[in-house]
Amino acid sequence: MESSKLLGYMLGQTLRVFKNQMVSEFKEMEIELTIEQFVILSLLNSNCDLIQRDLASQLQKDKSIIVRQINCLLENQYVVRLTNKDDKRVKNLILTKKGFEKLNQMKEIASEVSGKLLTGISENELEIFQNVLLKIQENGGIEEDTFNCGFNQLK
Amino acid sequence: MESSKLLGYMLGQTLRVFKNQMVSEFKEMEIELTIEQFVILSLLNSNCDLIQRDLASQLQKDKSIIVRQINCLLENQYVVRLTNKDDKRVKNLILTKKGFEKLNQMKEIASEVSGKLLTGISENELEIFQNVLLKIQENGGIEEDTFNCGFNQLK
DNA sequence: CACTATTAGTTGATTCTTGCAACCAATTTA
DNA sequence: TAAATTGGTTGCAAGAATCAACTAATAGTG
Repeated sequence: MESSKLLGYMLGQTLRVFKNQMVSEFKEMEIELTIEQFVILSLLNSNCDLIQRDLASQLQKDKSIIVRQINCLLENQYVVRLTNKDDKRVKNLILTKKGFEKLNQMKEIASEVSGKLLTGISENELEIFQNVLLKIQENGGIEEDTFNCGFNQLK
Repeated sequence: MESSKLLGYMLGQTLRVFKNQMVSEFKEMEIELTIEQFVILSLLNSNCDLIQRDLASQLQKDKSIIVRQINCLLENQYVVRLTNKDDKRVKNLILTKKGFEKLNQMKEIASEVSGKLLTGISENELEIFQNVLLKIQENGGIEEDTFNCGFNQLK
């Protein structure tokens, strides 16, 4: 029970560790994308039906932020934005070859960092860890569907 | 193994859930402090020897950010900043009565939110979950001492 | 069909946060 | 005593986030 008071702090510290490692790896490999942009590319790659609205709701950010992030990815030719034929309001987002390659490079780094940070943790512990994270998100009211969507995409 | 790729994303999403809940609770209770400021007050309360340098290293932020956070807490009289007698470079940070009361109020909220988010998770699972978080931080190079310090303080 | 509401996306203004470098004053080290 | 280090502070610029207003397209309603 006492540990419950620490939840946010523990999560925050741990995420910070992960992010810091990723940022320094990105810097070393001269990758000029941010972690958030990496996440966006990951999501787009695993589900090309995702539109900006979906990204906003999954990442729980304002839609204007997503627009600007995509603009940035666009300028650097990692992604293409096309108006949907059936509904001219929506824009489809497609990774370019360059974007795909960069994504794979970043995934590689993420995998290494995760591997490093998870050394000494058993499969079983990892499984429980992951389930607790999922459970917290469920309890927090993130709809199963939306979340599982993101979850599967990143595998 | 496949799950390792998700680590950062999972942590990020989960932390977001927690933060959102806290922010909306804070808003509801008309608490005008941020989560970060709450954490700083917690740390200061449990170890009054902590100075700005320590806060910066524990929270892994630039010292300038800490100065400004403290300035803000100062303006609202949650904290007092005093020059240390033995070493005039050092500033000691002491919670005011107002700060202490506000801290308790926020701790109450944090406890409720954590409790809500952790429902349906067994003691055993929680223990493993916590250990994995600690392990990740260790693997990430956060020194045991520094970290345990923060950990214990928040109990 | 026409009117209204809703939706996806975009833009602008504004604020908040962050990171970096320069800097001061006090203290250590050599 | 001179040089280096340390804790703290400030200024500035870049990035991220918020909010409101707005367009264009579509959906819903009578």
